[in-house]
Amino acid sequence: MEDRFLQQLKKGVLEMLVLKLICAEPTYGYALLSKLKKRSNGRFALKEGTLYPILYRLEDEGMIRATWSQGEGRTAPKKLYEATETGREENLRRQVLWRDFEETVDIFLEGDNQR
Amino acid sequence: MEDRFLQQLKKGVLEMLVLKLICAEPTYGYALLSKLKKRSNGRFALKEGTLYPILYRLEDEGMIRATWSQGEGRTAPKKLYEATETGREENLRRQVLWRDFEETVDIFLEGDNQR
DNA sequence: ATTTAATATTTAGTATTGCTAGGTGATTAC
DNA sequence: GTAATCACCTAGCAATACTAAATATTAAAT
Repeated sequence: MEDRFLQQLKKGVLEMLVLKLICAEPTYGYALLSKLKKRSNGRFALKEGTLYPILYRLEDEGMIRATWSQGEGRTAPKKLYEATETGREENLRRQVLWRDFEETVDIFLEGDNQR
Repeated sequence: MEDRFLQQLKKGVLEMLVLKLICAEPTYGYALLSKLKKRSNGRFALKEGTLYPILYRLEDEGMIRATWSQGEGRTAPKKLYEATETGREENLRRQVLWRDFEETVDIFLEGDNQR
């Protein structure tokens, strides 16, 4: 990767975003790659090796559910992910935690922080 | 820890904050614990086992410099950390990266995110 | 005086998660 | 028919916050 600092910042956040995207609308794993890349202006350009483990974790924890689906005029099935009720609740919880986290961090970055 | 998600969010951020605090004013390692806890309203209540490795990393990378110092009326010396020029530059760089990262994440969390 | 708490530093080991770097096969474009 | 894209999978590595100790000094409490 290009930057160790940025790599660390992503921890937890990528999973949050993936869950959020799936909550917004059922999606294929692969399609998430382009969504993340496009909407982040290339900042979150994940490889499959980053994304799929995230999906399996979310599935194992019951946040999302996968169904093999036959795309129209396509022999090879694709895996469609959709959020469970647990996933939706967790999605909201994480967004609240993220907002609060963000604000807390910004306290330290504001002003000259004497004392 | 209480929450795996929050634990992951801290990755990278804690080191950034510690560097920032040392840049703002030379500080003892132990004193950073109370600063972080107080200014974050208890959200960043680190244990020593979290803080000291951060300090050693920053020192190894030349971001901060430590000097054993005799506190007034105190026989036991304490380690005073201060930022190097490299550290100050890296501090600024990380703040810019953090701001940009924050904004990028918030793009995903705003609105209902259809499409 | 003795115990307790707080200051101050250190270290070993674990868990989590994003990363690289591959692999398979189906579909579309040239 | 070759290359590029779509779509999924996996093993192993790197980085960092965590727990859970240990040591020693100083200040406060009994």
